[in-house]
Amino acid sequence: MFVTIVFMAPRREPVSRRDRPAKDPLSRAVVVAAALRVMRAEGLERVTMRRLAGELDTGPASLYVYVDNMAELHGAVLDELLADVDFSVTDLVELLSRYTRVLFEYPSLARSVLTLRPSGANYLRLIDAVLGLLDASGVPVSRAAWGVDLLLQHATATAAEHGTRSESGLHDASVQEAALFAMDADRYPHVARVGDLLWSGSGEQRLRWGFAVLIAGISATAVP
Amino acid sequence: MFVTIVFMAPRREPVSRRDRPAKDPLSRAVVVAAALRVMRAEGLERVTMRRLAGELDTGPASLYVYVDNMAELHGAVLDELLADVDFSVTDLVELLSRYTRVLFEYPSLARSVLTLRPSGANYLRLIDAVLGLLDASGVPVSRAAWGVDLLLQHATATAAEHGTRSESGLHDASVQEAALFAMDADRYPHVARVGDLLWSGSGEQRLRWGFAVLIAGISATAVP
DNA sequence: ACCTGAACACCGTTCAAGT
DNA sequence: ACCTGAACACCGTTCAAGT
Repeated sequence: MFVTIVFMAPRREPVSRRDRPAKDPLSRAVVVAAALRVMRAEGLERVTMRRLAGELDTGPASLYVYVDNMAELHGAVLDELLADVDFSVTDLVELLSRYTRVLFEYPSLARSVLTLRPSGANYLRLIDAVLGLLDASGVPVSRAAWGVDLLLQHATATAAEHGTRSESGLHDASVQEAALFAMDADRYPHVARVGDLLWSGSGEQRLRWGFAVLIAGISATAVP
Repeated sequence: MFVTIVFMAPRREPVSRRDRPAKDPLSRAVVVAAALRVMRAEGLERVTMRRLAGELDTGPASLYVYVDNMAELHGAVLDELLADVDFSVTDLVELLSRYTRVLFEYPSLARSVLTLRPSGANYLRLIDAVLGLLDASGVPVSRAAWGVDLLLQHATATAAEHGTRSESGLHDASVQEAALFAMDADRYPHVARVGDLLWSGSGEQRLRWGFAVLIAGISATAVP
Protein backbone atom coordinates (compact mmCIF):
# COMPACT_ATOMS: atom_id res chain seq x y z
CA MET A 1 0.00 0.00 0.00
CA PHE A 2 2.72 2.42 0.95
CA VAL A 3 4.65 1.69 -2.21
CA THR A 4 1.57 2.43 -4.27
CA ILE A 5 1.23 5.78 -2.60
CA VAL A 6 4.84 6.66 -3.25
CA PHE A 7 4.37 5.70 -6.87
CA MET A 8 1.21 7.77 -7.19
CA ALA A 9 2.75 10.84 -5.63
CA PRO A 10 6.52 10.70 -6.09
CA ARG A 11 8.69 13.44 -4.68
CA ARG A 12 9.75 15.57 -7.56
CA GLU A 13 12.64 17.92 -7.98
CA PRO A 14 11.41 21.47 -7.71
CA VAL A 15 11.25 22.31 -11.41
CA SER A 16 9.21 24.98 -13.11
CA ARG A 17 5.55 24.21 -13.69
CA ARG A 18 5.92 23.83 -17.48
CA ASP A 19 8.44 21.02 -17.15
CA ARG A 20 6.47 18.93 -14.71
CA PRO A 21 4.38 16.05 -15.99
CA ALA A 22 0.74 17.02 -16.39
CA LYS A 23 -1.04 16.49 -13.08
CA ASP A 24 -4.63 15.44 -12.59
CA PRO A 25 -6.87 18.46 -12.65
CA LEU A 26 -8.10 19.25 -9.17
CA SER A 27 -11.65 18.42 -8.21
CA ARG A 28 -13.53 17.67 -5.03
CA ALA A 29 -13.25 13.95 -5.74
CA VAL A 30 -9.48 14.17 -6.24
CA VAL A 31 -9.03 16.06 -2.97
CA VAL A 32 -11.18 13.59 -1.03
CA ALA A 33 -9.37 10.64 -2.62
CA ALA A 34 -6.02 12.12 -1.59
CA ALA A 35 -7.30 12.62 1.95
CA LEU A 36 -8.46 9.00 2.10
CA ARG A 37 -5.09 7.80 0.78
CA VAL A 38 -3.11 9.77 3.35
CA MET A 39 -5.45 8.69 6.17
CA ARG A 40 -5.14 5.01 5.29
CA ALA A 41 -1.37 5.24 5.07
CA GLU A 42 -0.52 7.55 7.96
CA GLY A 43 -3.65 8.32 9.95
CA LEU A 44 -6.04 11.24 10.04
CA GLU A 45 -3.53 13.36 11.96
CA ARG A 46 -1.41 13.59 8.82
CA VAL A 47 -4.34 14.69 6.71
CA THR A 48 -3.62 18.41 6.78
CA MET A 49 -4.42 20.96 4.14
CA ARG A 50 -0.72 21.58 3.62
CA ARG A 51 0.06 17.89 3.27
CA LEU A 52 -2.79 17.35 0.81
CA ALA A 53 -1.72 20.38 -1.17
CA GLY A 54 1.82 18.97 -1.36
CA GLU A 55 0.42 15.63 -2.49
CA LEU A 56 -1.54 17.36 -5.24
CA ASP A 57 1.23 19.72 -6.35
CA THR A 58 -0.48 22.90 -5.34
CA GLY A 59 -0.79 25.32 -2.44
CA PRO A 60 -3.15 24.84 0.51
CA ALA A 61 -5.33 27.74 -0.59
CA SER A 62 -6.34 25.85 -3.73
CA LEU A 63 -8.10 23.15 -1.73
CA TYR A 64 -10.60 25.66 -0.42
CA VAL A 65 -12.10 25.82 -3.88
CA TYR A 66 -13.37 22.27 -3.34
CA VAL A 67 -13.91 21.88 0.40
CA ASP A 68 -15.22 24.38 2.92
CA ASN A 69 -12.90 23.43 5.74
CA MET A 70 -11.30 20.51 7.56
CA ALA A 71 -14.50 19.35 9.26
CA GLU A 72 -16.35 19.16 5.98
CA LEU A 73 -13.47 17.26 4.42
CA HIS A 74 -13.66 14.72 7.26
CA GLY A 75 -17.35 14.28 6.52
CA ALA A 76 -16.56 13.63 2.87
CA VAL A 77 -13.91 11.07 3.83
CA LEU A 78 -16.41 9.23 6.03
CA ASP A 79 -18.93 9.12 3.24
CA GLU A 80 -16.33 7.78 0.84
CA LEU A 81 -15.49 5.07 3.37
CA LEU A 82 -19.17 4.13 3.71
CA ALA A 83 -19.56 3.82 -0.06
CA ASP A 84 -18.12 0.30 0.06
CA VAL A 85 -20.31 -0.94 2.90
CA ASP A 86 -23.30 -3.18 2.22
CA PHE A 87 -26.16 -2.13 4.47
CA SER A 88 -28.70 -4.60 3.13
CA VAL A 89 -29.06 -6.85 6.17
CA THR A 90 -32.09 -7.82 8.21
CA ASP A 91 -30.57 -7.64 11.69
CA LEU A 92 -30.31 -4.15 13.15
CA VAL A 93 -27.37 -4.93 15.42
CA GLU A 94 -25.49 -6.40 12.47
CA LEU A 95 -26.22 -3.28 10.43
CA LEU A 96 -24.96 -1.01 13.19
CA SER A 97 -21.91 -3.22 13.64
CA ARG A 98 -21.00 -2.81 10.01
CA TYR A 99 -20.98 0.94 10.44
CA THR A 100 -19.04 0.70 13.68
CA ARG A 101 -16.44 -1.60 12.14
CA VAL A 102 -15.53 1.07 9.60
CA LEU A 103 -15.05 3.68 12.32
CA PHE A 104 -13.07 1.31 14.53
CA GLU A 105 -10.36 1.35 11.89
CA TYR A 106 -10.11 5.13 12.04
CA PRO A 107 -10.85 6.24 15.61
CA SER A 108 -9.69 9.80 14.98
CA LEU A 109 -12.21 10.05 12.19
CA ALA A 110 -14.87 8.79 14.59
CA ARG A 111 -13.88 11.54 17.01
CA SER A 112 -14.25 14.12 14.28
CA VAL A 113 -17.56 12.71 13.05
CA LEU A 114 -18.97 12.83 16.57
CA THR A 115 -19.35 16.60 16.26
CA LEU A 116 -20.27 16.67 12.61
CA ARG A 117 -23.86 15.52 11.96
CA PRO A 118 -22.78 13.87 8.71
CA SER A 119 -25.05 14.39 5.72
CA GLY A 120 -23.41 12.57 2.83
CA ALA A 121 -25.23 10.24 0.45
CA ASN A 122 -23.89 7.07 2.05
CA TYR A 123 -24.57 8.19 5.60
CA LEU A 124 -28.11 8.90 4.47
CA ARG A 125 -28.24 5.41 3.01
CA LEU A 126 -27.25 4.10 6.45
CA ILE A 127 -29.93 6.17 8.17
CA ASP A 128 -32.44 4.86 5.66
CA ALA A 129 -31.48 1.26 6.37
CA VAL A 130 -31.75 1.77 10.14
CA LEU A 131 -35.17 3.37 9.77
CA GLY A 132 -36.23 0.49 7.56
CA LEU A 133 -35.32 -2.13 10.15
CA LEU A 134 -36.89 -0.17 13.02
CA ASP A 135 -40.09 0.06 11.00
CA ALA A 136 -39.97 -3.65 10.18
CA SER A 137 -39.81 -4.47 13.87
CA GLY A 138 -42.85 -2.33 14.56
CA VAL A 139 -41.29 0.71 16.19
CA PRO A 140 -43.55 3.76 15.81
CA VAL A 141 -42.21 6.23 13.29
CA SER A 142 -41.73 9.09 15.77
CA ARG A 143 -39.58 6.94 18.04
CA ALA A 144 -37.62 5.60 15.10
CA ALA A 145 -36.94 9.13 13.85
CA TRP A 146 -35.31 10.15 17.11
CA GLY A 147 -33.89 6.73 17.85
CA VAL A 148 -31.70 6.49 14.77
CA ASP A 149 -29.65 9.40 16.08
CA LEU A 150 -29.15 7.70 19.43
CA LEU A 151 -28.06 4.45 17.80
CA LEU A 152 -25.56 6.02 15.42
CA GLN A 153 -24.21 8.29 18.12
CA HIS A 154 -23.57 5.30 20.36
CA ALA A 155 -21.72 3.57 17.55
CA THR A 156 -19.63 6.64 16.75
CA ALA A 157 -18.85 7.46 20.38
CA THR A 158 -17.75 3.91 21.08
CA ALA A 159 -15.44 3.94 18.07
CA ALA A 160 -13.99 7.28 19.11
CA GLU A 161 -13.33 6.01 22.61
CA HIS A 162 -11.84 2.79 21.31
CA GLY A 163 -9.23 4.87 19.56
CA THR A 164 -8.36 6.93 22.59
CA ARG A 165 -7.80 3.80 24.60
CA SER A 166 -5.58 2.04 22.13
CA GLU A 167 -3.67 5.10 20.92
CA SER A 168 -2.47 6.26 24.31
CA GLY A 169 -0.77 3.62 26.37
CA LEU A 170 -1.16 6.04 29.25
CA HIS A 171 -4.78 5.23 29.44
CA ASP A 172 -4.50 1.90 31.14
CA ALA A 173 -2.31 3.47 33.79
CA SER A 174 -4.73 6.31 34.46
CA VAL A 175 -7.66 3.88 34.62
CA GLN A 176 -5.73 1.87 37.18
CA GLU A 177 -5.10 5.01 39.18
CA ALA A 178 -8.74 6.05 39.01
CA ALA A 179 -9.77 2.55 40.03
CA LEU A 180 -7.68 2.68 43.19
CA PHE A 181 -8.86 6.18 43.95
CA ALA A 182 -12.46 5.13 43.39
CA MET A 183 -12.32 2.32 45.89
CA ASP A 184 -12.45 4.87 48.70
CA ALA A 185 -15.68 3.47 50.15
CA ASP A 186 -16.30 6.47 52.40
CA ARG A 187 -16.26 9.02 49.64
CA TYR A 188 -17.67 6.88 46.83
CA PRO A 189 -19.76 4.15 48.47
CA HIS A 190 -21.65 3.14 45.33
CA VAL A 191 -18.55 3.10 43.14
CA ALA A 192 -16.81 0.94 45.73
CA ARG A 193 -19.82 -1.40 45.91
CA VAL A 194 -19.91 -1.81 42.15
CA GLY A 195 -16.16 -2.24 42.00
CA ASP A 196 -14.50 -3.80 38.97
CA LEU A 197 -17.81 -4.20 37.17
CA LEU A 198 -17.38 -0.56 36.12
CA TRP A 199 -14.43 -1.46 33.95
CA SER A 200 -15.49 -4.96 33.01
CA GLY A 201 -16.34 -6.34 29.60
CA SER A 202 -14.73 -5.95 26.20
CA GLY A 203 -15.42 -3.00 23.92
CA GLU A 204 -17.34 -5.31 21.63
CA GLN A 205 -19.55 -6.60 24.45
CA ARG A 206 -20.33 -3.15 25.74
CA LEU A 207 -21.05 -1.91 22.23
CA ARG A 208 -23.55 -4.70 21.62
CA TRP A 209 -25.15 -4.32 25.03
CA GLY A 210 -25.51 -0.60 24.32
CA PHE A 211 -27.31 -1.35 21.05
CA ALA A 212 -29.62 -3.77 22.85
CA VAL A 213 -30.34 -1.20 25.58
CA LEU A 214 -31.14 1.47 23.03
CA ILE A 215 -33.35 -0.76 20.90
CA ALA A 216 -35.30 -1.91 23.96
CA GLY A 217 -35.59 1.65 25.25
CA ILE A 218 -36.60 3.13 21.91
CA SER A 219 -39.30 0.48 21.48
CA ALA A 220 -40.67 1.17 24.96
CA THR A 221 -40.46 4.93 25.30
CA ALA A 222 -42.95 7.33 23.73
CA VAL A 223 -41.72 10.68 22.47
CA PRO A 224 -43.21 13.74 24.18
CA MET B 1 -16.76 39.46 34.41
CA PHE B 2 -14.46 40.61 31.67
CA VAL B 3 -13.34 43.60 33.70
CA THR B 4 -12.52 41.35 36.62
CA ILE B 5 -10.34 39.22 34.43
CA VAL B 6 -8.49 42.19 33.05
CA PHE B 7 -7.91 43.33 36.60
CA MET B 8 -6.63 39.96 37.66
CA ALA B 9 -4.19 39.65 34.79
CA PRO B 10 -3.28 43.15 33.59
CA ARG B 11 -0.95 43.56 30.67
CA ARG B 12 2.36 44.62 32.05
CA GLU B 13 5.20 46.49 30.47
CA PRO B 14 7.99 44.10 29.66
CA VAL B 15 10.24 44.81 32.62
CA SER B 16 12.96 42.65 34.07
CA ARG B 17 11.87 39.86 36.40
CA ARG B 18 13.22 41.58 39.55
CA ASP B 19 11.07 44.65 39.01
CA ARG B 20 7.82 42.81 38.44
CA PRO B 21 5.42 42.36 41.32
CA ALA B 22 5.84 38.97 42.95
CA LYS B 23 3.69 36.46 41.11
CA ASP B 24 1.87 33.52 42.60
CA PRO B 25 4.11 30.49 42.67
CA LEU B 26 3.05 28.03 40.00
CA SER B 27 1.12 24.93 40.99
CA ARG B 28 -1.33 22.60 39.33
CA ALA B 29 -4.20 24.46 40.97
CA VAL B 30 -2.96 27.82 39.69
CA VAL B 31 -2.62 26.49 36.15
CA VAL B 32 -6.09 24.93 36.20
CA ALA B 33 -7.58 28.13 37.66
CA ALA B 34 -5.99 30.16 34.87
CA ALA B 35 -7.37 27.76 32.28
CA LEU B 36 -10.86 28.06 33.77
CA ARG B 37 -10.58 31.87 33.80
CA VAL B 38 -9.53 32.05 30.16
CA MET B 39 -12.21 29.53 29.13
CA ARG B 40 -14.98 31.47 30.89
CA ALA B 41 -13.86 34.73 29.34
CA GLU B 42 -12.89 33.71 25.82
CA GLY B 43 -13.78 30.08 25.25
CA LEU B 44 -11.79 26.86 25.31
CA GLU B 45 -10.22 27.65 21.93
CA ARG B 46 -8.20 30.40 23.63
CA VAL B 47 -6.96 28.07 26.34
CA THR B 48 -3.59 27.27 24.82
CA MET B 49 -0.39 26.45 26.61
CA ARG B 50 1.21 29.62 25.26
CA ARG B 51 -1.70 31.79 26.33
CA LEU B 52 -1.76 30.27 29.82
CA ALA B 53 1.99 30.69 30.12
CA GLY B 54 1.65 34.35 29.18
CA GLU B 55 -1.11 34.75 31.76
CA LEU B 56 1.15 33.25 34.41
CA ASP B 57 4.29 35.11 33.43
CA THR B 58 6.27 32.12 32.34
CA GLY B 59 7.06 30.06 29.27
CA PRO B 60 4.86 27.24 27.93
CA ALA B 61 7.38 24.60 28.94
CA SER B 62 6.85 25.39 32.60
CA LEU B 63 3.25 24.25 32.51
CA TYR B 64 4.34 20.72 31.71
CA VAL B 65 5.63 20.42 35.24
CA TYR B 66 2.01 20.48 36.44
CA VAL B 67 -0.06 18.99 33.61
CA ASP B 68 0.72 16.12 31.28
CA ASN B 69 -0.80 17.63 28.17
CA MET B 70 -3.78 19.55 26.84
CA ALA B 71 -6.25 16.68 27.15
CA GLU B 72 -5.41 16.15 30.79
CA LEU B 73 -5.76 19.87 31.44
CA HIS B 74 -9.24 19.77 29.91
CA GLY B 75 -10.13 16.95 32.28
CA ALA B 76 -8.94 19.02 35.22
CA VAL B 77 -10.98 21.99 34.07
CA LEU B 78 -14.11 19.82 33.86
CA ASP B 79 -13.54 18.53 37.34
CA GLU B 80 -13.12 22.07 38.65
CA LEU B 81 -16.39 23.03 36.98
CA LEU B 82 -18.16 20.07 38.60
CA ALA B 83 -16.89 21.02 42.05
CA ASP B 84 -19.69 23.56 42.41
CA VAL B 85 -22.50 21.24 41.35
CA ASP B 86 -24.83 19.70 43.91
CA PHE B 87 -25.51 16.10 42.94
CA SER B 88 -27.69 15.23 45.93
CA VAL B 89 -31.03 14.82 44.20
CA THR B 90 -33.44 11.90 44.09
CA ASP B 91 -34.45 12.08 40.44
CA LEU B 92 -31.97 10.53 38.01
CA VAL B 93 -32.98 12.68 35.06
CA GLU B 94 -32.57 15.79 37.19
CA LEU B 95 -29.11 14.61 38.26
CA LEU B 96 -28.06 14.01 34.68
CA SER B 97 -29.50 17.37 33.66
CA ARG B 98 -27.36 19.14 36.21
CA TYR B 99 -24.28 17.59 34.68
CA THR B 100 -25.46 18.37 31.17
CA ARG B 101 -26.21 21.99 32.05
CA VAL B 102 -22.58 22.55 32.98
CA LEU B 103 -21.37 21.15 29.67
CA PHE B 104 -23.97 23.09 27.67
CA GLU B 105 -22.18 26.26 28.71
CA TYR B 106 -18.87 25.01 27.30
CA PRO B 107 -19.63 22.84 24.27
CA SER B 108 -15.99 22.70 23.19
CA LEU B 109 -15.13 21.27 26.57
CA ALA B 110 -17.87 18.68 26.08
CA ARG B 111 -16.29 17.76 22.75
CA SER B 112 -12.94 17.30 24.43
CA VAL B 113 -14.37 15.32 27.33
CA LEU B 114 -16.10 12.96 24.92
CA THR B 115 -12.76 11.32 24.18
CA LEU B 116 -11.32 11.61 27.66
CA ARG B 117 -12.83 9.12 30.12
CA PRO B 118 -12.64 11.68 32.93
CA SER B 119 -11.39 10.44 36.26
CA GLY B 120 -11.37 13.44 38.57
CA ALA B 121 -12.77 13.48 42.10
CA ASN B 122 -15.92 15.35 41.13
CA TYR B 123 -16.64 13.24 38.09
CA LEU B 124 -16.32 10.22 40.36
CA ARG B 125 -18.75 11.89 42.74
CA LEU B 126 -21.17 12.18 39.80
CA ILE B 127 -20.72 8.52 38.87
CA ASP B 128 -21.32 7.61 42.49
CA ALA B 129 -24.56 9.60 42.58
CA VAL B 130 -25.81 7.99 39.34
CA LEU B 131 -25.01 4.52 40.65
CA GLY B 132 -26.83 5.36 43.88
CA LEU B 133 -30.02 6.34 42.09
CA LEU B 134 -29.91 3.35 39.75
CA ASP B 135 -29.55 1.10 42.78
CA ALA B 136 -32.40 2.86 44.56
CA SER B 137 -34.68 2.16 41.62
CA GLY B 138 -33.79 -1.52 41.70
CA VAL B 139 -31.49 -1.80 38.69
CA PRO B 140 -29.19 -4.82 39.06
CA VAL B 141 -25.63 -3.79 39.83
CA SER B 142 -24.11 -5.24 36.66
CA ARG B 143 -26.48 -3.25 34.46
CA ALA B 144 -25.94 -0.11 36.51
CA ALA B 145 -22.16 -0.47 36.19
CA TRP B 146 -22.32 -0.43 32.40
CA GLY B 147 -25.31 1.87 32.23
CA VAL B 148 -23.68 4.81 33.96
CA ASP B 149 -21.28 5.09 31.05
CA LEU B 150 -24.11 5.13 28.52
CA LEU B 151 -25.99 7.82 30.44
CA LEU B 152 -23.03 10.13 30.87
CA GLN B 153 -21.91 9.63 27.32
CA HIS B 154 -25.34 10.62 26.06
CA ALA B 155 -25.22 13.76 28.17
CA THR B 156 -21.74 14.67 26.98
CA ALA B 157 -22.41 13.92 23.33
CA THR B 158 -25.58 15.99 23.36
CA ALA B 159 -23.74 18.94 24.89
CA ALA B 160 -20.96 18.62 22.33
CA GLU B 161 -23.42 18.57 19.49
CA HIS B 162 -25.36 21.50 20.93
CA GLY B 163 -22.21 23.54 20.63
CA THR B 164 -21.54 22.56 17.06
CA ARG B 165 -25.02 23.62 16.08
CA SER B 166 -25.01 26.99 17.74
CA GLU B 167 -21.41 27.91 17.00
CA SER B 168 -21.59 27.46 13.25
CA GLY B 169 -24.38 29.32 11.55
CA LEU B 170 -23.55 27.17 8.56
CA HIS B 171 -25.17 24.24 10.21
CA ASP B 172 -28.76 25.25 9.68
CA ALA B 173 -28.06 25.72 5.99
CA SER B 174 -26.42 22.31 5.63
CA VAL B 175 -29.27 20.65 7.50
CA GLN B 176 -31.71 22.28 5.10
CA GLU B 177 -29.68 21.01 2.19
CA ALA B 178 -29.53 17.51 3.60
CA ALA B 179 -33.25 17.62 4.27
CA LEU B 180 -34.03 18.40 0.65
CA PHE B 181 -31.58 15.82 -0.57
CA ALA B 182 -33.04 13.24 1.80
CA MET B 183 -36.54 13.63 0.49
CA ASP B 184 -35.58 11.68 -2.62
CA ALA B 185 -38.13 8.95 -2.01
CA ASP B 186 -36.62 6.58 -4.56
CA ARG B 187 -33.20 6.53 -3.03
CA TYR B 188 -34.16 6.97 0.62
CA PRO B 189 -37.71 5.67 0.98
CA HIS B 190 -37.65 5.38 4.79
CA VAL B 191 -36.04 8.76 5.29
CA ALA B 192 -38.67 10.30 3.01
CA ARG B 193 -41.45 8.52 4.89
CA VAL B 194 -40.20 9.75 8.25
CA GLY B 195 -39.67 13.24 6.88
CA ASP B 196 -39.36 16.20 9.20
CA LEU B 197 -39.66 14.03 12.28
CA LEU B 198 -35.93 13.35 11.85
CA TRP B 199 -35.12 16.96 12.68
CA SER B 200 -38.01 17.62 15.03
CA GLY B 201 -37.90 18.46 18.72
CA SER B 202 -35.73 20.77 20.76
CA GLY B 203 -32.33 19.76 22.07
CA GLU B 204 -33.78 19.67 25.56
CA GLN B 205 -36.63 17.36 24.53
CA ARG B 206 -34.33 14.96 22.72
CA LEU B 207 -31.89 14.97 25.62
CA ARG B 208 -34.61 14.02 28.09
CA TRP B 209 -36.12 11.43 25.78
CA GLY B 210 -32.65 9.93 25.38
CA PHE B 211 -32.28 9.65 29.14
CA ALA B 212 -35.70 7.98 29.38
CA VAL B 213 -34.80 5.55 26.59
CA LEU B 214 -31.53 4.63 28.26
CA ILE B 215 -33.05 4.20 31.71
CA ALA B 216 -35.82 1.99 30.34
CA GLY B 217 -33.34 0.00 28.27
CA ILE B 218 -30.82 -0.40 31.07
CA SER B 219 -33.54 -1.63 33.42
CA ALA B 220 -34.77 -4.16 30.88
CA THR B 221 -31.57 -5.50 29.32
CA ALA B 222 -29.36 -8.09 30.97
CA VAL B 223 -25.61 -7.90 30.47
CA PRO B 224 -24.00 -10.89 28.75
C1' DA C 1 -13.71 33.12 -13.30
C1' DC C 2 -10.58 30.35 -11.43
C1' DC C 3 -6.59 29.64 -8.96
C1' DT C 4 -2.63 30.31 -5.73
C1' DG C 5 1.87 32.45 -3.30
C1' DA C 6 2.61 34.34 0.53
C1' DA C 7 1.33 35.89 4.67
C1' DC C 8 -1.34 36.08 9.09
C1' DA C 9 -1.65 34.48 13.33
C1' DC C 10 -0.90 31.16 15.56
C1' DC C 11 -0.14 25.89 17.63
C1' DG C 12 1.76 21.49 21.32
C1' DT C 13 5.69 19.60 23.00
C1' DT C 14 10.66 18.72 23.86
C1' DC C 15 15.15 19.43 25.60
C1' DA C 16 19.47 21.48 26.53
C1' DA C 17 20.98 24.70 29.56
C1' DG C 18 20.25 27.47 33.33
C1' DT C 19 19.66 28.31 38.70
C1' DA D 1 15.85 19.17 41.62
C1' DC D 2 13.26 22.37 39.56
C1' DC D 3 12.40 25.38 35.98
C1' DT D 4 12.44 27.58 31.34
C1' DG D 5 14.24 30.00 26.67
C1' DA D 6 14.43 28.73 22.54
C1' DA D 7 13.70 25.74 19.08
C1' DC D 8 11.39 21.98 16.42
C1' DA D 9 8.05 20.99 13.49
C1' DC D 10 4.35 22.17 12.27
C1' DC D 11 -0.94 24.19 11.83
C1' DG D 12 -5.98 26.34 9.24
C1' DT D 13 -7.50 29.97 6.70
C1' DT D 14 -7.55 34.39 4.11
C1' DC D 15 -6.70 37.49 0.46
C1' DA D 16 -4.38 40.22 -2.83
C1' DA D 17 -2.53 39.40 -7.04
C1' DG D 18 -1.92 36.54 -10.73
C1' DT D 19 -3.64 34.03 -15.28
